Amino acid sequence: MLSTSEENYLKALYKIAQVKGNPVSTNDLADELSTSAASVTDMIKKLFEKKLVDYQRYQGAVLTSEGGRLATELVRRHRLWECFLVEKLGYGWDEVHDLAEQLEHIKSVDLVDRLEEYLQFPRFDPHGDPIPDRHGKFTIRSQQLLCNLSQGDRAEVVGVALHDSQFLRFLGEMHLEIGCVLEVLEVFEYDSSMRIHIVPDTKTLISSILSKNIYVKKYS
Amino acid sequence: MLSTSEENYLKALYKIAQVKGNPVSTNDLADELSTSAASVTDMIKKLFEKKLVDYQRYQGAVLTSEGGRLATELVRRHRLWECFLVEKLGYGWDEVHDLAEQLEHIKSVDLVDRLEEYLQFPRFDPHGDPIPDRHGKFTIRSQQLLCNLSQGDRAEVVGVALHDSQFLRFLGEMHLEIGCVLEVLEVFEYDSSMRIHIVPDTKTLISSILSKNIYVKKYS
DNA sequence: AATTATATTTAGACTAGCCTAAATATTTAT
DNA sequence: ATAAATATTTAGGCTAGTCTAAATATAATT
Ligand SMILES: [Mn+2]
Ligand SMILES: [Mn+2]
Ligand SMILES: [Mn+2]
Ligand SMILES: [Mn+2]
Repeated sequence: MLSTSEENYLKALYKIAQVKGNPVSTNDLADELSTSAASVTDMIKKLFEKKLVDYQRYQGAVLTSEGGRLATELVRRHRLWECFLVEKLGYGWDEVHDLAEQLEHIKSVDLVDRLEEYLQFPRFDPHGDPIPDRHGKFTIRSQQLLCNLSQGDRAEVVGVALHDSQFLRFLGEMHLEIGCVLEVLEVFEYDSSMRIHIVPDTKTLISSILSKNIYVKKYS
Repeated sequence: MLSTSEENYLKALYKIAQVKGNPVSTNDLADELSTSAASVTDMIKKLFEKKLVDYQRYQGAVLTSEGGRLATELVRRHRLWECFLVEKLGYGWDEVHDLAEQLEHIKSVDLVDRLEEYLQFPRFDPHGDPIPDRHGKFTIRSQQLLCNLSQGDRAEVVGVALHDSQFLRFLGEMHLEIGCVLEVLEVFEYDSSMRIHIVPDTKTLISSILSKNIYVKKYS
């Protein structure tokens, strides 16, 4: 049985590998987990003993297939709990991360499977991230960053690249939420800002900080 | 902020005090928490430092009013999570204790209040135990043990005195569940067993081990 | 009242998970 | 190729929570 701390390391390894590739460096892990590099080295050695990562001194760590399976299970739990908190308890999408961070560590063989059924097998969480199924498989969706659209393109908002609550709250204020349909009215090359039409009735200017962190699915 | 372990000690203190009264002895706590008396002494000293228990060497421990408030809050969380697991996720009443034992420690100012609202403010948990409200108040119900009824008495099952899963599963098999209406057909003085009629269509003999651990509300 | 039994506390040790500071390996720049 | 900068590991230490064994206090028995 894994401790909460071990589980958090697996999840961090998984997340960093997705963004920066393998092997994952000690310092990147220390940053992600807000801990010291020395602590990371200790824990990586422990995960190596348990055969959840491959590791050689000074060469970084890579999840083994068992480590990857466990990390995916954690992601599944995290995202299903987020769905529950938003769908059933009425939390905002900017409020659920820290709670899910705790709930994902509840030990049970079937709790999350029952939760998934109760939620009617959602495939994406409140931030538009895909939810792995019981076997670790998740739906892949064609998507691109809003900043890569051109004038005249129409698209639907399907996800976000940042998850901090300030960013999410700001998107909420702008009425930019998952499922929104929008059209690019104009792109200003100078600062990469965009004028967009959020269907049906909002027209607004958004900075590139926003457009670089919103995933959309372009209508063909 | 309290650790999971500190919270479990507060809950144990509360539970033992209800059954055996104050002060609560070191050994009773060690039994309840399946730990050593030495560990209990250490923790009691820590709770004393935090002003959550009154304590004098060799004289046992008593929850302070703040300690009692926190213990009641824990009981509230435990029972509301049990309701959720049974009502929403379809668990049996014999399966939810250990999960609630973990879920009760999730840290959040309003999670359990939202859960309570979502469950429509249940006043009793799946075992018939009362759920404290946000202010720590809970509904008191007139109840007595089934073994104290006499021939001809009619009553409704409202709770159980034991919570281990074997006992609960056995009650389930006997079709004795919260809300059942029953009538005492005959009492056998020799071994205190009873013949009862479980409305509408079951007539059965139950041992005193059962009748001593089932709470009923007698119809007047 | 003295003795014995039981309950409780203290002493000392262990693990997990974290830390800082120092040592060492690797990478980058000159 | 050497030196400087950066990354990583090691060494040693801290706290929370647990343990066993030994010491001490309280309660029960004779
Ligand atoms: Mn977590
Ligand atoms: Mn999410
Ligand atoms: Mn607990
Ligand atoms: Mn209960």
